[in-house]
Amino acid sequence: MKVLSCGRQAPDTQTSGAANAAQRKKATSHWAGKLAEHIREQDLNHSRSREDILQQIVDFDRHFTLPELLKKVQEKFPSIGSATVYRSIPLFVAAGILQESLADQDKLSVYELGEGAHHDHIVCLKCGTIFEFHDESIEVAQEKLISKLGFKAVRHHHVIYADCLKAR
Amino acid sequence: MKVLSCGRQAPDTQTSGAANAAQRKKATSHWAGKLAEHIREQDLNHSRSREDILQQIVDFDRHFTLPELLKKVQEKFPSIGSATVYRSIPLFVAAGILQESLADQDKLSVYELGEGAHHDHIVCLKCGTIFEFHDESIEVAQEKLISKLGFKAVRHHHVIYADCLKAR
DNA sequence: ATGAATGCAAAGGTTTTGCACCCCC
DNA sequence: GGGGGTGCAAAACCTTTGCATTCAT
Repeated sequence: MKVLSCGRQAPDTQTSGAANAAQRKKATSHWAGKLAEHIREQDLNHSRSREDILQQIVDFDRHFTLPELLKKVQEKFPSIGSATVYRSIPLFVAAGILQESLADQDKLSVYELGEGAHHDHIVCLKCGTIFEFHDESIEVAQEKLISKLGFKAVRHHHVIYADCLKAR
Repeated sequence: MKVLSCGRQAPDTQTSGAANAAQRKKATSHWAGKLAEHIREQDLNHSRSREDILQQIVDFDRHFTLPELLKKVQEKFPSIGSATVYRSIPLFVAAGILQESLADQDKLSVYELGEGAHHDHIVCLKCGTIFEFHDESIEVAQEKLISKLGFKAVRHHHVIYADCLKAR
């Protein structure tokens, strides 16, 4: 187990602490390289906007939402339209530069009737059925981890996307 | 471990299979009671709309999104406005009738730069910091569970909301 | 030149808000 | 009568789409 990183301080904390400017420049060129590679492989066209957007992404400490990115991009490059930003995301994901993180697939909250009894979910990718489960060994492993790291767990969401047997 | 339930068939499957009508009526009165209790405790006012909305919620097989609920409510009770439906949700949550399920707290997707290496997240409820972790024993327990249930896991999201030590 | 990429504006969908009216206590 | 609750409409957001134009190769 290891903690890989942490982020999302006050939005402006990391705006440009010249300290790690070099490091960020290096990161930028690494991801820019990945982008170029993907563009070459897929016979797409190089574009300046996508480089600019990528640069702003690197500027985040890993995690960001699309509205956050849109705002940041348009502050730096007012000429870039929102459509371009949104259209660049699936490209970056395909290029292995970005991964979706944290949230549900579709961005809509799903609610359920319930007493507060804890359980987690398995969502079948074939038929959309939602199964619920409660697994003590996972709960225990999680509690052990969290207390080792000095946290006090309050609640969690654990969703496993899977293919089920009766898959069509 | 046990599977508690499964749902979300084709949207109309469960419209009213007279079979379990009695059971549903019982469920309705149970939740209506919880609502009445909460309203009494909080010195709020009783209202018909909220009962009607709750009835439609009971009619779902546990899981639903807000747009799904809105649609269902307005089909049955065209006079109920969307504002009322949306405003009823936090009330039902406070009353212990509903719990948010599956999705992230705020409904916005969060993206991150990354190579695709798998990790999960701990979100500090005090300071908003996002920590990443990868815990093999949780992964193993999860894989064991999922294959026992006859699924093939494709990916998962596991987010733990917790209070961290440097909490203010 | 050809197809990809873009900006703009408009549309779509979800959720929130302002406000006058209504209802419960 | 007073404050909570409601419906309606408008606004606020976030995201997608259509289209004419620009850009890369």
